Amino acid sequence: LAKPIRARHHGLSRHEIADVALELVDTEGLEALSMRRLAGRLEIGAMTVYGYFRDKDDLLDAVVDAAAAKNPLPRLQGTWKERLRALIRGAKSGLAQHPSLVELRLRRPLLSPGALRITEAGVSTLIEAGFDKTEASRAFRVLFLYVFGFVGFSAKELTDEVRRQVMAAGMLLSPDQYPTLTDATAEQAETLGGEEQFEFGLGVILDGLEARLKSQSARRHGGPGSHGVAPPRDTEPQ
Amino acid sequence: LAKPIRARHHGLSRHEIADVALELVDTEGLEALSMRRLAGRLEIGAMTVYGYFRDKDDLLDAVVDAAAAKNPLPRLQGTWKERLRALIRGAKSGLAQHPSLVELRLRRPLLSPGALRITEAGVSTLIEAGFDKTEASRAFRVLFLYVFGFVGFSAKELTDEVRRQVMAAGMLLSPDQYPTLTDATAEQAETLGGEEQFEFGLGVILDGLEARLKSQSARRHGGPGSHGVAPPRDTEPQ
DNA sequence: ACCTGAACACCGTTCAAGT
DNA sequence: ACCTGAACACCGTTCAAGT
Repeated sequence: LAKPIRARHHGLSRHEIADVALELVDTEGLEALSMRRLAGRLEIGAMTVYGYFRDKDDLLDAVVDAAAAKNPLPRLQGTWKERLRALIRGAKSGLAQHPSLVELRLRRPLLSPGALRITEAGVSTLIEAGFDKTEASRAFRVLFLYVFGFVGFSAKELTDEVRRQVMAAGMLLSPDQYPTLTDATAEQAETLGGEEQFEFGLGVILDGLEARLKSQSARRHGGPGSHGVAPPRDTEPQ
Repeated sequence: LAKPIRARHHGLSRHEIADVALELVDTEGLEALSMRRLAGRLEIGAMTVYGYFRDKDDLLDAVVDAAAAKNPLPRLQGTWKERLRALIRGAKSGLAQHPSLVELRLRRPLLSPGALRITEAGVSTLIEAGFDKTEASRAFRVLFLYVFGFVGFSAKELTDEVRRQVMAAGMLLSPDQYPTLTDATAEQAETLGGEEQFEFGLGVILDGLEARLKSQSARRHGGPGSHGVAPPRDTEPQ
């Protein structure tokens, strides 16, 4: 399937080129990554890159994989919720270092082995927690989408500039038509990014999964009648 | 702030131009929306568009707002969960009609009045449910990110082609390093899109919010001791 | 006042030619 | 066999000129 790749006069490899491309994206933004500029930075002719990559998409796939491979999995311990929390936090901080990559992956599944390490860890944790293969897969996907959505659609930082922008937009709303938002404009601004917002959403999803797990095992073990059998407490065992 | 807009010889308005641009995006994809092609379709000179829009970003903002304004809010009734479910489903199907718009909004907050109607409805529903302004805002944001993440990162349809692609990627994985994924490849494929996956995630988030609401009101009304006081049952009242 | 062609500084990629 | 300049068909936007 993969067209055979030649081109070794410069001693370059796909991997090295992808690394330089990632650096270019990180320092100058996604729109700065053109085949011509990349070649310029590598000090090779613009067309030489096509000896290593079929086209730009092929290059972009390699860039995403390079970034994924660079982000090590955190050590996982504790309850399934704690392990998933650590995994997802790690994915988020890794992705946040290369936020432009979110844009790159829109509408294309992320299927390279490097990127699937975290999926393997997440899905297996969910299966150990008691989900079946289907639910564990669906559940991990929800967490995965949350990370990508959060990094892609949030402000890098919750700066005063962001807050001011939201407040200005709030001023444009009529209190008649938007009674809630005109009253909660400041609170809206706080949702556009930041650690607290990320943790809120992660907690909500994990709580939702836990609820699903409980009602599922109740259904299996005791039927709907024995449902509220006093989960001992909400704090996690350590 | 807004540079005064002139240009009326053709009887065109910003709104009309944005509508044509949206149509262009829907029929030929986001990459087909260039200032030159848009002008061509409008049968005006390429530079004339700049009489209506400061630059391409200004145009893109108007396109997003045009799409948002076109999607009417569903009628909301029932419990807060039912109302939110209907609202989020509506947002998803509206956005799914213009999936390229997700790409357009990456890294820029969505603050036009047209796009905020759904936020107003969502946040007010959450406040009525019992959340305070901060939590209601955070919670709606999680749901909003889910819709954008799902539409942006999912396959339009779960075709056999998608499934085949995932199975092929699964074949590349070593069962030693990826024991779970090699065993659950088919289940992974099913998470890449489709109604069932969307509903699964929406249900999880709503369940998580409900759990939060219960533990919050328990904390307020009875302290941590009276925590597991038998929520009557899990089915929704009608 | 309103519109627009020419021009500038870019793209991705094909193709034919260089070594 | 490997590399690459020229060329093609595009971009967004500035600027000076048209009516």
